[in-house]
Amino acid sequence: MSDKSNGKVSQNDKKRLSSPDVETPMKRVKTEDGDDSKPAEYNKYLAHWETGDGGWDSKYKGNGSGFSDRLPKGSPLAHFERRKTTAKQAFEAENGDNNPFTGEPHSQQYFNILKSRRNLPVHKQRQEFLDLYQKSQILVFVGETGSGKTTQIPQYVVYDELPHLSRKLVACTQPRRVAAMSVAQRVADELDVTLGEEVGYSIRFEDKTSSKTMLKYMTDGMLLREAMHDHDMSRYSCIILDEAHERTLATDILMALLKQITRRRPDLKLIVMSATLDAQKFQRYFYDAPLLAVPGRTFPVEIFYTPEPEKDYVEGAIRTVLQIHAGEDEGDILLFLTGEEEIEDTCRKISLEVDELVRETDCGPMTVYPLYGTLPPHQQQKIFDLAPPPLKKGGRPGRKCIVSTNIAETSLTIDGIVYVVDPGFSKQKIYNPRLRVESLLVSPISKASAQQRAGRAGRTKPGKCFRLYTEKAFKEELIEQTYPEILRSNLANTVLELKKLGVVDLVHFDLMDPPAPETMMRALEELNYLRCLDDEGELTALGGLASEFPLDPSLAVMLISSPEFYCSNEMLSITALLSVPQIFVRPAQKRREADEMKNLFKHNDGDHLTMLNVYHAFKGVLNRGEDARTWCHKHYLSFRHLSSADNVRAQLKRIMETQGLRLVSTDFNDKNYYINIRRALVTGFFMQVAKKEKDRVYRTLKDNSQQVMLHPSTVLQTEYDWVLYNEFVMTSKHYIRTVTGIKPEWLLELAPAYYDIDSWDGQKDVKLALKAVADKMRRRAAMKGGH
DNA sequence: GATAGCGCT
Repeated sequence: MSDKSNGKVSQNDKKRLSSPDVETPMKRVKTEDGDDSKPAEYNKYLAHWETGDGGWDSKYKGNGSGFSDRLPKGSPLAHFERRKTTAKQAFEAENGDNNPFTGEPHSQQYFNILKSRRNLPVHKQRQEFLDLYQKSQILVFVGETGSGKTTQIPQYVVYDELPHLSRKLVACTQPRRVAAMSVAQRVADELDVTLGEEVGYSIRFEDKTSSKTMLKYMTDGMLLREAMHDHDMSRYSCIILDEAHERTLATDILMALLKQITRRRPDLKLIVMSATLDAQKFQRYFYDAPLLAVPGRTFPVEIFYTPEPEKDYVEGAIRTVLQIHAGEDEGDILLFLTGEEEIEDTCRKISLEVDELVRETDCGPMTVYPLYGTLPPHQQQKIFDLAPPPLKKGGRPGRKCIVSTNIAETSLTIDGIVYVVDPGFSKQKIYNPRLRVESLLVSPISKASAQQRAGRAGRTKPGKCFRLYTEKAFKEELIEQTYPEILRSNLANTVLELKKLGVVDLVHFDLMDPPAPETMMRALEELNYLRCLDDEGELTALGGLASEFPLDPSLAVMLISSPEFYCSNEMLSITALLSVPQIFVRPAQKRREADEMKNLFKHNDGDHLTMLNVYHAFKGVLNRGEDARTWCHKHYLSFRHLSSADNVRAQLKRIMETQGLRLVSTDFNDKNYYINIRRALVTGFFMQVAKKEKDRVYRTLKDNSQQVMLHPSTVLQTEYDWVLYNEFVMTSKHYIRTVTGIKPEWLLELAPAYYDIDSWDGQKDVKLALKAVADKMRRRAAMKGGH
């Protein structure tokens, strides 16, 4: 709020970054590159400034405000010139008996790993990398799978950035938490340091860094969060955006932000790492930055197309898997499908067919595993089990077949896959700004995606990929790249973030792929109704507060308003429950039992309150020290998702406290206990309201009013004329899911701007109904006033 | 009367 960006690192930041117990020379000196705006700590001639005090520690100590500027005695790095080092210097420093950063003797494991690191393709180009890195502020780096870029490049940077001199960190972003964690661990091992000390990671719910940390792996979303309070990213001397080709929302915003920041901060370096051949697009975007390409280490994959288009891709996929199993050499199979149900179904069918094949021919055995994101982790782990052995000695070898969603395209790597079956579809998010609805649609994949899938067959030896579409279709019908997420999303949250990031002119904010103006308009409009932006489009106090929460604006506004309704404790729980996957479990075979159990928690006013009942019961079980896992299982509830809601709730609660928002409840015996909660729901969801037309059929109000059905999962009976919903689901029909009954008076009272009757542009009968409600309210007020 | 791809704060 006060940290308006002025294009310079503030004096406060500099103080914070320098060591408090050492007087740092802050006088400005002319440096070689002619930039005289930097303090003396950048001057290479002062690099050894503190080496004469005789106070060397064998291990440098953190000082609580940025890592120490001290190097261990005899460290070869003492003679390095920042951003002027060579691969040879680094090579020799790495060969030393002692760790140049900690002074500790190197372990045997270190030297073993060092040997394998030097076999990575990227190692040969270390000097070439340094040459480009040193002469350019921005660098685009293309490395295919197996090049070692994610682990090696950040280390090369550290050896050249010399964080003890810059007193700034090197950051490397990842789209996924697991990647940030596992790569950080690997690199800590490679550098022979303890994870969380010199090398750390930072993800939601876990900050494993310390004052010693010089290299930090983090999720892209985490860096974006940090930037909200440090618009210049002044803690970092170099930022590496990894997996940029995935084009996540956060990466796209970070790219645009960093494109601006690098102009304000000439000392900040940026490396954009990508795996595709689409690198020219990144180069062009970043002012024709130099490009370095490193070959990967994969095996060739032979591609086969079907001669004719497939009528039914699932059936074609099953047939292909069986043909591979019957006729091809040893090696595991990976089949890409689109969703949980399709995958479970297909797994069953393949298993049955294989049983028959084994009975009738000399085929080996085959185990089939499903794989998708909502599968519990221990079941996901099963895909790494070895293929089954031959049925009898000397028989044909067994194999495993994994039937997976897109999760196996990027997030999970399975070694040993030799055959990939690619029907060419995946579920993709689509945003319809006219209806303000995000939905999932089975759509053809892109060429880049098809290549990525094929590549999964060549990780351990040459493989084969069977594409269930024609070569002509591949060439002429598939788009080059999947549309980036920013073009397929509701941008309300993104626009709020950008405002908080200090982006004033959204129209000219230089995104790599600017979204449709209509989508932008919708987001601004939504934020204005939520009072996060004022009529001039400026961030309001409420908007600033809302951006502090890792939530959609409607949920954040609801939570912030809840103390006024004396129910912030309850709204914390409801918000958390709405932020995690479905807590109700409904196995295909036991639907009736599951529904019966759900009824135990049923609240007549709707699903939000029913979920709250579940959460309270869950907490009761935890507090009594009972076995919550068993309790959940018995009640057809997801222990994992309820625990995760509990975790989210704790985080939201901390933010409430630091923002000075009161945590209050209405007395449970007060008749307003549930009314207060339902009224608080309206403050965030007044735009997601439907009015009853006939039994179980409702109609949404504004925004291309749609006829909708209550989702069959709702506990709500039909007594409510007005309902509020959390989600609009477009499948075979239009459904509203997670629904709670409300009173129309609350709409007029709590969202007067949106429910302004005179300017009403929605359904006429809704307008009349609202008018009648308004008249009734006026009469009531007049009567009250009359007494 | 039921159709949640993946991921992030």
